[in-house]
Amino acid sequence: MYHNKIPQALDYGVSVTMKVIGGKWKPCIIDCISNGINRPAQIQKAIKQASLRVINQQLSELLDYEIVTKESFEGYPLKVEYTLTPFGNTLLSVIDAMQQWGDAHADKVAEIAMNRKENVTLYRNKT
Amino acid sequence: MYHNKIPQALDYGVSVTMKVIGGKWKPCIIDCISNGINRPAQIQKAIKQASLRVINQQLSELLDYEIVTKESFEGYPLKVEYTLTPFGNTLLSVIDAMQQWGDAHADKVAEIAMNRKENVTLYRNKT
DNA sequence: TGGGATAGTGACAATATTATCCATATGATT
DNA sequence: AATCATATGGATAATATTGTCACTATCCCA
Repeated sequence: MYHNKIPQALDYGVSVTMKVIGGKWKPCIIDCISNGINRPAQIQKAIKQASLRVINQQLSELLDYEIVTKESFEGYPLKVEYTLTPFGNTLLSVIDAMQQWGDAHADKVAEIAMNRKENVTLYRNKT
Repeated sequence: MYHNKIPQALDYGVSVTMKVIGGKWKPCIIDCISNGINRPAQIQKAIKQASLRVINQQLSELLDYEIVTKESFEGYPLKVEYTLTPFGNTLLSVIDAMQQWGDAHADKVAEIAMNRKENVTLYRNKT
């Protein structure tokens, strides 16, 4: 596992939250699991842009931080289910606030990003 | 300016929000400005861990995304003030939600981070 | 026998972000 | 004349994060 060289300060609430959900796919994964998409392969189908490897990496961190629990079922075919813990559930309102703001302002942000000639793909083409 | 090679998808609300406030110091800077700490040098004093250079970089992005406005005053000594736009103000509730969650769970997150032997500095030492 | 589905991981490459160093400019202060 | 404060930005180094490839393992299906 990679170890930071520069210490991360957890002296500010936002930093603490970012420590937990700051990964590129973590909010998305939490979102999936809260909606009953709880097997790695299913999650990967829901987030096609992320590879299974990356999803596993992020899941294992969410597991460490006790945001999700993992249940492995015996036998084949292999079956594993991730579920939100009560602690993980407390994150939903935060993610929801972020989700709502982003949805509400996606057009504007996308337009600015385009003007900056950033390499973004839009959720839809403006007409 | 750096240009992404891999396109960033803005097809998910959280991604849009992260695009705007995802920088390491941006929420903190927005926090400062909303509390009347609105000159670069002042902000730097409030966030000693970040250099003035970095703060300026993040400010210029916040400016591009119309989260803040910038007012330059004539004459010397130089004086510049950044202020939240109405658009920027709409972010405060999001940042506040993140702040509250982080504050509420800082102890637990810090403990887990320590168990993982991550390189973190705690907001206080547990007794 | 040759895939394909399932889940998982080590090693490393690629990319992205942040930090550092140095430079400009101007006037006041020591 | 040197230093400091103010604000800003180029160039590059350092760091951190994410993605890719290859591999293990087991069973089912064609």
